[in-house]
Amino acid sequence: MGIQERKTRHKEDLRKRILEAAKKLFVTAGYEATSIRKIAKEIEFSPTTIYLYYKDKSDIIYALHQEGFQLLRQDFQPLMQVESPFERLKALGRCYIKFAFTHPDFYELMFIMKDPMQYLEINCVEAAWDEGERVFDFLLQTIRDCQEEGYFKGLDTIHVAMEAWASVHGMCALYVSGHLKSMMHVVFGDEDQERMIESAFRVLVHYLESTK
Amino acid sequence: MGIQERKTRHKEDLRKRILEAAKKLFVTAGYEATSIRKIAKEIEFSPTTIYLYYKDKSDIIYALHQEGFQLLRQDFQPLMQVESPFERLKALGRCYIKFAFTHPDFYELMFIMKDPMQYLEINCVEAAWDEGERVFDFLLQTIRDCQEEGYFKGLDTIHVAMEAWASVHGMCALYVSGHLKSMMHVVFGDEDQERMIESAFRVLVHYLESTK
DNA sequence: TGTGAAACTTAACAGTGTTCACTATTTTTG
DNA sequence: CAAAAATAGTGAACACTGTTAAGTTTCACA
Repeated sequence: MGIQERKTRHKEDLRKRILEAAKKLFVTAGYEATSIRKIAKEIEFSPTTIYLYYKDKSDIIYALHQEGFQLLRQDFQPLMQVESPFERLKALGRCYIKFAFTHPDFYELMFIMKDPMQYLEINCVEAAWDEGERVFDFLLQTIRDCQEEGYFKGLDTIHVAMEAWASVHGMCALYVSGHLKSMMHVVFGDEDQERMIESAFRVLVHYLESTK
Repeated sequence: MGIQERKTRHKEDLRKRILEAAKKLFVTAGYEATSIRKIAKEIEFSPTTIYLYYKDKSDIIYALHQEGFQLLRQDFQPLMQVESPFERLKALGRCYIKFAFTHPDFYELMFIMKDPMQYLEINCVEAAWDEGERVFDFLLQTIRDCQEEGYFKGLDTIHVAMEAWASVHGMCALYVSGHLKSMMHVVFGDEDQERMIESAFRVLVHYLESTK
């Protein structure tokens, strides 16, 4: 069935083009600007057509959410080769922070916005958030490796991982939301935000180091 | 006439009643449900009337943001009396987390949403975010007191404070956004979220303690 | 009582997500 | 080959949203 095949390919193509348009709007103009109608205009189709390829807006948002995790995994790829577990752990943290600074919109979509998590809860009760799982598993394994070298003695792996993630996520979230900026305007001179987070991260690393 | 009665009852403090209505909708039905039109319906006035008392929606949102900080300061009040600085620091963290769990909507408004920060940037370039400043100052002073007792040796006060805030905020943010829930569904059995955060917090406290 | 200001509302604009009913076009089938 | 059926796409509408310009009502004071 060559014709069938071509048709389904065309259909897959349009689905992809919708996501591409959504992504373009998202990265250039932010979440607010990414409306069904604007996506439709971008691909020169009627807004209703989009509903033939995606269930609703949250469906598209979740697809973007997954694109973000693909980006993050690409950034993480090289870190797999770092031999020393503790160096790998530090690099992981730095890489995570850098991602948040480089793609703040994606970071917000992936780790801050409620919508994608709600989408998961509603649409697939079982196979929940494997994107998050994969990233967290990498963190878990790295911490386990650190423990084999004597770090985090007497501490539970999962709780250490949770604390580490929360620390770094906290910094990134405060940056992305603008709270760090408002804060620094007041408390600190004009040392820029990235340097502030670097310093906070160094404090964290100091804590982690001294568990050995 | 019910309308006449309504008009003579509260005429001057309509501004306050608008905020009360907004707060009621906000705490009972969340941010999404807090629209100008619904607030208007709540106080039995036309939507346009609200614009005579508040510049725009972000003006109301920011007023709610401030209400939230009033609540948080009330919770913090008793902690001022804790003598031991390190005990005070721990209590501060626990109290902060408890606030996020008790008032997740307010927490989101205060520490996660961009809108109130944008409002500050636009409307008062100078006197930025004194609410945040006051809370952070309390944290800073507590850490300084800890340092006088030998904690956090060789670490910068502000960077330690930043790291501590980020850690605890990270936990709260992951809870409020639902990411913690989705995560735990996968990684961990069904230890509930609050216990997970408690454990992560204990890890943090362990780090802090071992700086002495 | 007349007037001007203040308080408030109506109607509208421009935007949002979403659905229903409809029209072409293409494919399948009797 | 023509009729029926499935497919792809659309226009108009619904029910919302924040916001504003213009108009009306109310009321104190000269």
